Amino acid sequence: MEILECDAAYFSPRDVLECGQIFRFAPYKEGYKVFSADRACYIYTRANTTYIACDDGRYFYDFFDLGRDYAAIVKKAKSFDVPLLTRGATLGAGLRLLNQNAEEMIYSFIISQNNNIPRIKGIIERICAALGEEREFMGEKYRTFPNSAALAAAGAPFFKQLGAGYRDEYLAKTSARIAKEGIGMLYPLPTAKLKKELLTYTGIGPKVADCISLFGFGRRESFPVDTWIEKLYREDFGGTLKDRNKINAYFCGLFGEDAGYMQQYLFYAKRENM
DNA sequence: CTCCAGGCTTTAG
DNA sequence: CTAAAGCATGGA
Repeated sequence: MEILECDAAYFSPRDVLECGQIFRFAPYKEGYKVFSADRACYIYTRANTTYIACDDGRYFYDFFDLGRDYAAIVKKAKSFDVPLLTRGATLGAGLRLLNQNAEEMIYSFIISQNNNIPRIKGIIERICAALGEEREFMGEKYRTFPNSAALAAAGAPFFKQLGAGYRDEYLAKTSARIAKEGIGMLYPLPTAKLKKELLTYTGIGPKVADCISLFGFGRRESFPVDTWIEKLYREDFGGTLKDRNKINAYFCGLFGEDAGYMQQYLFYAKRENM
């Protein structure tokens, strides 16, 4: 077992996990167990340090974005002098953007459309329980996120029966395509082309493509526009545009290469008062 | 009962 | 091209 460390001021397990970028985690002892693809780790905070206990330090160093200077990102967020963003970067300084498995992001965010987080988590959990491979971590069994071949073999009725609703066909079609083609050709694409290509998969629209790009391909210039962003765009930026693609272009132009981080702070701040 | 959730596809104009 | 209807499900 390896232990990685990070300044807790810039790594709050609760904030990182509950901000909607990841759906597979569970409270455990002093913190959480976190699952990604076929791996697991245990994260917890003691005093001023957040610890990551895992069997594969290299994987989780990248996964938790530990090479990134978050003090600089928080500082940049505050420099825009937008009250909501400053508030998000202050209260949510412990946020981090994860570098997750691309295929897991594709299926997870197809499920996320027009859906709520507790239900999204439940659907993904049932998919893993039924199709994932059994593994063990810290004396407890868990299941991996299934590969595309296993998902494709399950088919639409399986997803429907799990409660995926009308997204059943999206999952079936996209997993069949990826099982056949793979997604290796996507990694080298520049971000604009990556998004364009992701839009050709059934069930992936602009918002889902941006989430996959941001969380699954490490493209920090991506800025997903969902109902919350649309709301804060109107209420906190005085925006009047209705088209989500145009709202996306507005924020990308405003924030540039770190748009994804700003999006997380804004999303965090807006959801705080629910 | 209606409304909404980290929207997308299909169809109509 | 843009606008709106339809879509499963479960909780508030």
